[in-house]
Amino acid sequence: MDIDKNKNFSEWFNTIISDAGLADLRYNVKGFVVFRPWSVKSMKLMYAAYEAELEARGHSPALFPALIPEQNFKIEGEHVEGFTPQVFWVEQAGGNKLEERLAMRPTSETAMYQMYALWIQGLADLPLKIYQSCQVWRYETKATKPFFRSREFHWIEAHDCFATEKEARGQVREDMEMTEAVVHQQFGIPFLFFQRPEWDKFPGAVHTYAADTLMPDGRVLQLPSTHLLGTNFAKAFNVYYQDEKGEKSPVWQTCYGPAISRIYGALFSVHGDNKGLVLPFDFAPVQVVIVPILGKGQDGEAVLKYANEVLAHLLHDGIRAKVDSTPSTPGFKYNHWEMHGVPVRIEIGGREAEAKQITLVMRDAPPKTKKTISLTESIMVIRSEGAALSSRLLAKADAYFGSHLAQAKTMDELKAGLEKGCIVRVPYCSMEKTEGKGCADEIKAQLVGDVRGIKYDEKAPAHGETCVYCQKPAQHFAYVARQY
RNA sequence: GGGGCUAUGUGCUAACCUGGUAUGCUACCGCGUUCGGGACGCGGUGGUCUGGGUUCAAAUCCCGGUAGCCCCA
Repeated sequence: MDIDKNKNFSEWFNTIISDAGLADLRYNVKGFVVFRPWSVKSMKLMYAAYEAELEARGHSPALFPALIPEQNFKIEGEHVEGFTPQVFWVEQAGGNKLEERLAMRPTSETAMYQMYALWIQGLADLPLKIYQSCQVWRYETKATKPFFRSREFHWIEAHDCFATEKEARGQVREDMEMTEAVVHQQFGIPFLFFQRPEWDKFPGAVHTYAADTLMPDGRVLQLPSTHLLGTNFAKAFNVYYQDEKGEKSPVWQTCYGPAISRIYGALFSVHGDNKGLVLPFDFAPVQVVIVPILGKGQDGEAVLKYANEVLAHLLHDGIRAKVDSTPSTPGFKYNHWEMHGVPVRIEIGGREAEAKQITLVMRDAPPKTKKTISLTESIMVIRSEGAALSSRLLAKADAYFGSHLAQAKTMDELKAGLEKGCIVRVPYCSMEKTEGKGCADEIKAQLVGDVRGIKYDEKAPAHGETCVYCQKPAQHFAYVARQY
């Protein structure tokens, strides 16, 4: 494809979606896209990784209905206010107009918590940690973009209940740890976790914490967020337990929402290069593609036979491999599979067949870096080279992310940082709506920058630091970036 | 939320201004030759987003709808 990702991200993004077969954007409903096999296979692997992490940390799967009666949806005041403008409604079934409208879930609090009220009676029922992998619908009014912001997206939502605030806060920390373990360590996507300002919380939450990553065009993209819901929903949905003293108490709740379809968009945007996708070894639909070299001077039959022998060897060890024996020329196949981000290519011609060897090329290797090894050592080498490729992707992504963090004390410095595509750390007056939102509005208006929040565990600025905008004493270091 | 641009076969595109048989590449199908970095020859299938209007005649001009892209807030 040969489009410079960092200079022309939008064009790169659209081209790779179509050329690598990730999605088809021609479905005729605005903001809805068709996810094609190549992206779905990776997303299923990502779902599996995330679900394994959730279950290892005590979550159990469930599946709740996609439709929510309007009366349930309206039970928690702030939540309704926040989400109502984004809801798709079902008003008719067959030829009958429904007596009560049904919301297509934009998120599932109001579907799940009425059931939680039935399930939770006492301490023995706590903690309750449930997740579901599903799709949700939001009538987005901002410009939609496939994977990043569509009106239907695929995610996991975990909804947890605890007896105490302390446990709930502990869950928020655990959600951040899971994000680090999966999104950063496994998917290789760097991010910073921010506590969102009071004016930018999840509707109905006490606190919202969200991971922001950085796209090649210098805009941040919100990845998983976790919310301390306090007892707001519990009181509204009547989710109470009987405590040690025999008294009824509302449960403390958290919810956590990694959007797999969006994280996948971040994954290929962060790791891709000018030749196409570059996928981490564990999340590639095909980890190894075997390209047989046939033709004159080659014993075609022997080459194909050997290629299939190698394939069987790899499959037997659980490596996702395939032989590309279509009639195209090898050069065409090299480009095709590079575009698709397959981590390892094996070339097999007459020479390899005869010597029982394989020639390996890694997706991220410089041109003409090939390595010929024996079949017997192939599994070991492929596994270690695959892991090394994933590590290189992580290191490269970290380096890029790290080099796009900046600091500023003045509006001019902030402007310069934003224009370089950085996430900029500034001293800031307040995260409270009444005191701090005015400055955020001005920064947005003047510099097209968004105050994303404060870093979860960062110390307050030293005495004497003043807000980048209003010059009042700074209570926090805030992070400002252009956003999707 | 505001503004701009666009829609022709799978994709890209010519014809649009100035209305009159829709061009080329790619992909796809068939046959043959090819194959260690995007092969080639010959033959073939397939198209003007949608609804209305103007006109003898609409891909082309006008109005609405739908969808996409870009810019600004």
